[in-house]
Amino acid sequence: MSDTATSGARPTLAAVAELAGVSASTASLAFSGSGPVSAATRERVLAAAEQLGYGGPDPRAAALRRGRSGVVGVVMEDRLADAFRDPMNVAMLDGVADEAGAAGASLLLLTESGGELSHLTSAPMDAAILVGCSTRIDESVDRLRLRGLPVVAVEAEERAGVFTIGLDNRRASAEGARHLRSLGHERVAVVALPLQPSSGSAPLPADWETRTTSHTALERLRGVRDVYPEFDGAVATGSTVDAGLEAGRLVLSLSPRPTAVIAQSDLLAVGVLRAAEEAGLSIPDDLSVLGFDGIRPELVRPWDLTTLVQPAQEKGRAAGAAVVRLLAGEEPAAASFTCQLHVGRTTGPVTRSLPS
Amino acid sequence: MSDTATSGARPTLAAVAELAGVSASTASLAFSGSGPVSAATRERVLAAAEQLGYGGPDPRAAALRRGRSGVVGVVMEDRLADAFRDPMNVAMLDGVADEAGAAGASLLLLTESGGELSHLTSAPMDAAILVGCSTRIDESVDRLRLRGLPVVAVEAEERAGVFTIGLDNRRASAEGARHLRSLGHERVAVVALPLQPSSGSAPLPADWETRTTSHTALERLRGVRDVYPEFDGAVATGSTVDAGLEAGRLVLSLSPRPTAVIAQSDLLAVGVLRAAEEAGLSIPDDLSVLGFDGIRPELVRPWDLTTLVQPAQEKGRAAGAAVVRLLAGEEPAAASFTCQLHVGRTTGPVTRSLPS
DNA sequence: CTGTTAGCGCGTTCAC
DNA sequence: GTGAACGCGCTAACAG
Repeated sequence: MSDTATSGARPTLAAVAELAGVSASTASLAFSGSGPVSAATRERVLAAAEQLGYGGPDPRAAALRRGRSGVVGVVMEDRLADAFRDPMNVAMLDGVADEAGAAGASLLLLTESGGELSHLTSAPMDAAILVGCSTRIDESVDRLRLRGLPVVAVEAEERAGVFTIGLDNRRASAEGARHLRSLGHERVAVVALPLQPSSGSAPLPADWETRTTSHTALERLRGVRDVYPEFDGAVATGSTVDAGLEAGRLVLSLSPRPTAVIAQSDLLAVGVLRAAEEAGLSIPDDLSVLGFDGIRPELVRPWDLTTLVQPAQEKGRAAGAAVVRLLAGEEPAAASFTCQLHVGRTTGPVTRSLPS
Repeated sequence: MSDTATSGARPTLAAVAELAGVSASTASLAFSGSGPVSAATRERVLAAAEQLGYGGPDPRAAALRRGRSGVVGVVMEDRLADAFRDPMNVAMLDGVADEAGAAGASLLLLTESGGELSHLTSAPMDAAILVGCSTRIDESVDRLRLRGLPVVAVEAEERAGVFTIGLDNRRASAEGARHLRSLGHERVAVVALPLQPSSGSAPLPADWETRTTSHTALERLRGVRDVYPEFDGAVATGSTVDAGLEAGRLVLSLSPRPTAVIAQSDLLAVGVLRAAEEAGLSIPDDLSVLGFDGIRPELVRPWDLTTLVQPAQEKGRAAGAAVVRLLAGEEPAAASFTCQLHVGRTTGPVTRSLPS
């Protein structure tokens, strides 16, 4: 089947132009439509192209010549499967695709898994968006900036040379924590997102602040600490229900058992709710559970999860728009988003009838 | 912040070579590592590069010269958000990324939404994978083939010039239908995936066979007809729980009410289960529900859905591997996958105690 | 409206 | 192990 594809000599613009009896530049204009070409000439060029089986200008050559490839790289830290499993990432990507797509760009999916930065250097793209950033993005950023590419980072520490899309992770987490405190909770535990690229399921280490490279996880932890100077917790292996279940078991086996669990994502929260169910705890009487993200309710059914709703798609749109602006040589407007506390039915006042 | 990125003249390989006191070709070899260069020379070149702030060879130029950009296009029909919402697509993409990524390729996300084929012609890529194909892919395929790009299609009709990854949709659907018939069901209704790119929620038209452009939907419908020559149904607006709920309400309001519903995806099946719940029906006594796909159980909780489990990730791997082979000029091994019936607890024998 | 003239930045022959 | 030359396929100026 690959005959046509493999067959050596594809026709070139020059060949088409010759057959049509026009110059190469005229033929080029006939295809790009970006210049004044008479209808008759265009016809002739197109006819010649069809006759020769010419499929239009080679994008690679056009990219070189124009200095633009129309491609925006989206760099994720995880494997793609992990990234896609989180509805937040998907919503964000969708926002990016919306904005960038409208501007005629396509998205190139890249991962920096395992320190493999080679793709960042060799992939043809005009700009890059870093998502799910760690605080150790410096190396990636350096590579990209060295190539002269505009870089947009979502939820990252402010950094020179990078346009950052912010989210008030710390403030929002603190707000959630205050909600729990106002309900009388004293012993809260956190189920955290991975602190580092590939950390295993484990109790939250005391020195989390210095050991966390995930900006998002770190800020959310700080937010909790702003309200509860002391808290226990566990670290999950990813933002999945299973990871939440595992970590949930961990925190529920602490003694004294916490009366509330702050999960750093809704997926994790669902896992915690499952763990609670396993342990025969009733929600919210025996245990309050707080999530983060605000994923679609159908996924957290049958619960009505108390959570911090973040505008994920808007974040993506902002990132996409920022890239478009940067590519146009303009300075994008600063963009920072805020989360909103949704009080559902998984948090309630602390009760006294606790078994040990 | 965009100073560095925007600042006009980026250093070129030639400049680096000059500073290092070597020829451009030597400098090129020093970077690509694909030729004999003495360690000392390489050092000098790298030092010069660092001094000049040179970020390595420009991928666009390299792509033109080599005739390869290292990019594989993944073409989806929907908006990205819709595509990502279905775990099957995600699993498949993951498989593709695995194989293609291992071969050093990155994935370029493309959509052919709204007949916008322009991206297919202008995106720099070495090959394309078509997923979620309609029977109307001919136009897209033609464009791609004209460019000389190898094309792999997942679950599409066999077509010259396209390497197809198959799935036994028809046989599997028939197997599921037979399962229902063996349980005594006579009146079954289908909740179908969209028959065409943007069809609304509606009763299944009698002439579905001629009006369906989605290859997958069509084959699955045929499989059902192989067992139940007559059946009713509804068409959903997408592969989502909400769409399933809506379509589910439709089929449950048919009279006489079907005793079993065959959903064309698990997400749709979950929607149908919700609709059944709404209607106060108990599963599987009042209604049997059959899904398709075999998404992770946690998503169909608390039910144990009877469904046809398909090897989505394997499909993706096969597609990725096929692309890699085609790019290497080899003929890929034919790849066709089969689904397996998982009998859960959402299907059961038909009972006589049916209210109208 | 159309043709001419130059490259875009690099990888690859070849010789030496 | 290294250098010289050439051209990948196209497009942006300008001139006519």
